[in-house]
Amino acid sequence: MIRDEIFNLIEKSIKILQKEKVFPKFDIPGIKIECPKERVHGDYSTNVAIVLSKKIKKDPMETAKTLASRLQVLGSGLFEKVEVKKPGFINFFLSKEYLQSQVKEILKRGEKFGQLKIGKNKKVQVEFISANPTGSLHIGNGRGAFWGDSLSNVLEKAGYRVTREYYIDDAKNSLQIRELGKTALGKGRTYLTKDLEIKIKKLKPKLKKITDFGEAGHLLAQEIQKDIKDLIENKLKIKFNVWASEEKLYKKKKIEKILSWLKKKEFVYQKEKAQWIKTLEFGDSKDWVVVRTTGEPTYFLSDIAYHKDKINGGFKKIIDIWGADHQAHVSKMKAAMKILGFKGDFDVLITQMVSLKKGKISKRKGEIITLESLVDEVGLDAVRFFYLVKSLDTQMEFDVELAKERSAKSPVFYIQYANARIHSILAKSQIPSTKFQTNSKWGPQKREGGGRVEVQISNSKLKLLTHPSELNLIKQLIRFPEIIEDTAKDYQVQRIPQYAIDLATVFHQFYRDCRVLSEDGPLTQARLGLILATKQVIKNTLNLMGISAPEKM
RNA sequence: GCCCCUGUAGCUUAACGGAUAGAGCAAGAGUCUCCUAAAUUCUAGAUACAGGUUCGACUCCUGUCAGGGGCACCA
Repeated sequence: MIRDEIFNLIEKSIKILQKEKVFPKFDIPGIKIECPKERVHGDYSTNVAIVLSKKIKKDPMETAKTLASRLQVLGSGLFEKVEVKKPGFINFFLSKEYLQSQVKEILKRGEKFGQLKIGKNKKVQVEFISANPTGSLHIGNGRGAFWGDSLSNVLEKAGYRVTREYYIDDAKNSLQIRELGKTALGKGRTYLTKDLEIKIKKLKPKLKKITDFGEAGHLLAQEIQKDIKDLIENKLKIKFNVWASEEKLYKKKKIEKILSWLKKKEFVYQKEKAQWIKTLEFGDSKDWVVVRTTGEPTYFLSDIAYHKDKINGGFKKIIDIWGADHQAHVSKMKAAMKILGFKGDFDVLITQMVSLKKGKISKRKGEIITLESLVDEVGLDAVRFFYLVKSLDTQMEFDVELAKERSAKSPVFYIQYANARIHSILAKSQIPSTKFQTNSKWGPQKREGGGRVEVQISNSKLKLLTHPSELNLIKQLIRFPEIIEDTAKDYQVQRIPQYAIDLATVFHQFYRDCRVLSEDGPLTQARLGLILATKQVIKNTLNLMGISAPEKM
């Protein structure tokens, strides 16, 4: 990554300047390197000089100039120029040579382009959706679903070992399952929908022999869960590694075990005939009941047992994605994780609510809108994109009409169209497209029979890529690994679709300005190399989001 | 009453404390003898309000106003 290279150069320069006693001794502060919004400010810029000048009590501009002249020398070949601007920014302009060489790098790495090692192969668990097995997934669940899936993809790309996990609240003695059981046995109407009525009818023979609400509810919940699993795997195309069950935690006595451990360590006490956990001492606003007066454990206790299981799984990072209605649960669980002595990262992401902007999607009045009907209506690619493009922290209004649009109006098609254009050029170039897809090796390739033209991209040909639109495209391509790094660190997945749009934009501009197939043989080859690299990065980006890259549109 | 999230252009929204707040839709004006015009170029338009911290604030802090969610021996 160029950003890392610049970082190293800055560090090196500072050390040299300290040795020469131009700078006094100090620890190098956190350096920030970013892509400026304004192109006139360079391809990358840093504020080190401003930060440094405080430490060494010098004019930031002067510090910047001293540093910049050193960087210019050290980074020769990498930069076309290094500039100092106003308050003390140092701006870097990448050299053509460096950019041209990156096309080769991207093609070399192929699908692996963007694969980082910052995760150091550490185990991460991402738990998401975990909807109650009492009905279908609704549009709110979609947020956690696609966000969790894409975040997992990003973390994998960053070099973590990711486990995707779904937790099923199917415990027989939980109140919701008993409520469901009442409904199953015709003694209540909670959760009742037309869909559920059909399921209950199907289960009639089995239900006849059951009198216990918990048993009946569990049976029905299993049926519901089958549908949910089918939907997730086949329609939403999300593959979970683990489907955890609350009921199993009870069966394996894990709830009992954790309770006795908590008691032994005196984290649990008796008050008003119930048992409370001392979450107040660990950062929450109050203590909570873990065993009711009736002697039954609460959901919180089983959740603690569940998280104990996660810790035992050896995860260094545990991420839970919950809906807005679980917001109060965050501080409870964080306190519980401290009680359990978890030393890794525990992050809880809360998804704000989802509503529909407009559209005729609700076919039956009064029923909640299911995620399935939304996918049917809009298509998976568009659904995934629209869920991902918004920050989790804001409430989301799903624009059904825009998402359904198969035209320039929809950003999804805008991105896919860029890919289709590339394929169209490749098709016209008479080179079999499969060759480009499978062959990621660098260098002149053997000629196939039939006298077909082949791409033989060499450094000398890449030097022909000098048009501003070409260089601009390359600059955008090489940002991909940075996007992965940033997103793996701050979980702001909306950066990915945003990047995809930017990438498509610069490609469309390139397409306008530079004709790929021309009489100029070497230039044609160089540009074919560039669009191959672009195709690869678009593909890699879409893969992160789980969106397809059709060849024709 | 307390806690969490959010107030950015007519609409949907973006912006690790950075430079002239970036897109898309909608509105107006251009661009196809040329690899898909499903594209592209230009025009107009925004940080709820009041303070504070900082060389520098949409971003951090305080207060006000507005919207959503949560404050169970439900999950």
